[in-house]
Amino acid sequence: MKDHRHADPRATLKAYIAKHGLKTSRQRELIAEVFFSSTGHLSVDELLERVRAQDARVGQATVYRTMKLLAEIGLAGARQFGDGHTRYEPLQAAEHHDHLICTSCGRIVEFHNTQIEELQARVAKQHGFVVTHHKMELYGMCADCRRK
Amino acid sequence: MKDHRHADPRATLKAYIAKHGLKTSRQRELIAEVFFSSTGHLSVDELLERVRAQDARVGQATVYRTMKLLAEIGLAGARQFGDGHTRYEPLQAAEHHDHLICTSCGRIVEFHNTQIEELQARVAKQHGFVVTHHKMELYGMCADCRRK
DNA sequence: ATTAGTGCAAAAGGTTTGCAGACCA
DNA sequence: TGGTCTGCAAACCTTTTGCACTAAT
Repeated sequence: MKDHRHADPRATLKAYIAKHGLKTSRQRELIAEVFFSSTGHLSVDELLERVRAQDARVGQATVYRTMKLLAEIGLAGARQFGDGHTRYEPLQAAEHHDHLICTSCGRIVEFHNTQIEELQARVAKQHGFVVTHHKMELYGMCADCRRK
Repeated sequence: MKDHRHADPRATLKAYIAKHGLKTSRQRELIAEVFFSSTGHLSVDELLERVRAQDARVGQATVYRTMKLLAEIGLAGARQFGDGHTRYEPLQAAEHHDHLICTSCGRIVEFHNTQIEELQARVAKQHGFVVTHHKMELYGMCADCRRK
């Protein structure tokens, strides 16, 4: 069963393309489809790999351009965890979440905490800010790595 | 009056250098001094500029190498706010803090909130993690920009 | 003396861009 | 048909690295 709390990003993309006089293309649709149906935090290379599994002729630049487009539209969020690769994750399709990152094995766990977000809004307000979005990353060691 | 809640990072650096058979150098001391006496979030180029104001012969690579060393020691923290430049900020000299970033004018405000950190630790524990450090950035609009 | 550090310039690695041709509306 | 999109390769930019030389211990 699909989650319909939010609009289908595919439809949002189509609407944006129509509204801005852009055009759809085989590659763009494939990249978007692979991206939207993925979980997690894909680098461009990882995404390209999955895309090429279905169509080997897709170029790297097209993936970069498509992800930039999706990020502009707000359908993809860029993240930099410090390994030198920009990673993208679907935004609209899922609840907002933050990240727990194991500095030993690199595992990434997502979480979401409403209390923290309330506090964030409060802190921001104290400084005169209205927050539109945030990024929070907790770095540490996961249970598995600690066991060793 | 100086703040002595934490050890002087200059002393920490000296100790590390001695312990690891490294050597001090005019450039390294200058870069560290400029960095430790700065506030905020300096890119390597900004740092280089300030360093060269005092000694024009310092090379860019030396700044990169020195900041990498300081980051290893734990005296500098790397931050990426998405403009393509890694920024460093002094760690030990100040209380830990997070960032409020105005997406309109780029202003960066620091803050610190103990309640949030307690919640972070709790959330991490639920996932089996022990947190060593974290990064939290709140993006939004500051009061000045909202007024316009 | 020995060994680490420096400056320069080249290399590396990720991302962007110019261009000619392909493709969608 | 006209304008957008694509793939390729070159260009770009930040950061890293090799090397010969300088300097600290």
